[in-house]
Amino acid sequence: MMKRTSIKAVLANQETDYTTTVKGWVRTFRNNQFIALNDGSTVKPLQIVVDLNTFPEDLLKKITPGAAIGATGKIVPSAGRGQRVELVATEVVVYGEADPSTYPLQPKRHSLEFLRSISHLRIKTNTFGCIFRLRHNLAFAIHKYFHDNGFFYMHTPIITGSDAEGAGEMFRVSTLDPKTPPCTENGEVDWSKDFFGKQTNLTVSGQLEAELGAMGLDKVYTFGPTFRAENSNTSRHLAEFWMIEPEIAFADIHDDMDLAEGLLKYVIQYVLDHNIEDLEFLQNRLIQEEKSLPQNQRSEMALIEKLEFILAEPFERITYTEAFDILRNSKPNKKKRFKFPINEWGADLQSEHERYLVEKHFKKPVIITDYPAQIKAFYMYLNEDGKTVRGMDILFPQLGEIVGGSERETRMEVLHQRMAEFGIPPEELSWYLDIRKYGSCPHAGFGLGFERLVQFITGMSNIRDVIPLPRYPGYAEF
RNA sequence: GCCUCCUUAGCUCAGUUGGUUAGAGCGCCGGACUGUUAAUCCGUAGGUCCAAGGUUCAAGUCCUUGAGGGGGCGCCA
Repeated sequence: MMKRTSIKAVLANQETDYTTTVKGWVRTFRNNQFIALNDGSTVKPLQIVVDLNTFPEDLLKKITPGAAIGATGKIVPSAGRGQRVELVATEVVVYGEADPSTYPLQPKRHSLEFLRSISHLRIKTNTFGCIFRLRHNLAFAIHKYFHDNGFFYMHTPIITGSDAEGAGEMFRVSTLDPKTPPCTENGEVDWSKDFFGKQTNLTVSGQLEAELGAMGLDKVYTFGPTFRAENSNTSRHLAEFWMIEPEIAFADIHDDMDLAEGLLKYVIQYVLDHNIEDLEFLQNRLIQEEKSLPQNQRSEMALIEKLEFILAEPFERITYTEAFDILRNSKPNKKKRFKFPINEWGADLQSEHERYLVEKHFKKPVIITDYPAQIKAFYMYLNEDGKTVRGMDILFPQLGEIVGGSERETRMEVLHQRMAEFGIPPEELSWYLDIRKYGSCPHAGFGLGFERLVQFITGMSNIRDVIPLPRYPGYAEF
């Protein structure tokens, strides 16, 4: 058989009247004559024309939605209207049939909830093809941005012996027999007999390890899976998700914000340049979906317009105290529309407050800095006022927090005091404290939730639809 | 973990104040047609109304409990 060409390449080629082979999966077979073939390389299908008189009937019967086929023939200008070129088949091979009486994907709109129940098959649909092509290109763009800016990709451990990362509940990793674990004299499980000779967990963050990297390589980033055993049941949380955590030496919180804003804008521009067809498909999908909603609940901007809007202006940068004042004097607060009224400085901002700032007040991404120390992690640099820390959160419309970062605390005595306040014994993190002891310098970093980024860019409302096989409380199928 | 809504055919959904034999579109199956764009047209089949219990002469419809799902909240990325 001839060398295979991707459908993306065939559609991009301006030439016609050449013979080639394509292979992919049948989307529809109309009129016993026109196959819409998709091979995953692009959302656009290639139309394969078969002459029903030259192909045997039992072969044509096997060409059903979902079947894997190959077709060889001449690429010609299409005689129909819906496409520029089409392939007139001289040879068709059926690699894998898809029994139409049981194949669950019909050529019609399915609900995302139904597709989630068949996650092993949903990747075959247009919508999920677009999402996962975008997901790939976003991951690639992130690596490219860091690489081009002198960062080194650092692989931090997935199994960690530290239980003081302070970012959430952890999954235990153990090879002990759960029925008869070895016990100590006082009847507790003897973890020293476990595989690693101690209790171990799946990582909740690579940040502390990335800080080590930055103290030698200057600029590093992690990009790996992260696990949190929180019982979080929302459209923005997964038990297994991917996180990007850069760490930069000789940098303060302003450098950190510049880096985060630069990265986000770069990757958005990247997919606008490389995935416009996928974005157009998803944009159209959203428009169709919103047609059933009342006017006031529809998006103000279409998907691509929204992405371009993010690029257009600098993100708004305000302190927690400024945000607090805006919220306290806001209409919804005065009219008691907030479920959690704003009246006391120091309380954490709720989702409704973040959404007000981003969607109503500033109408663009907002970076909030200098949070009250008691609501943020121990490793954030304590300001001179003794009350606030140099943490920063980037808030996006619809999603809320997409980035959380900070300038790190470098003063040994302050760090010890903060760890004591959080109840973290210094011996747990002696290696972390060592980097303050030997050649310490100002440094900063942040964590970017990859799926939240994919969610924002694809416009998908549930995070479970932007990772191929999601894991969340009560669910680890496939 | 909390609040709230939902669960009827393979899928998406109707189903009136509780009242004969539970419907539609799409899909499937059979047929017709053959330059179609989720093709079109004709016809057939397809149901433990999520589960268990209760109220009632009578329950898809009302009540209780449970399971699964959606949305919101909290924790966060």
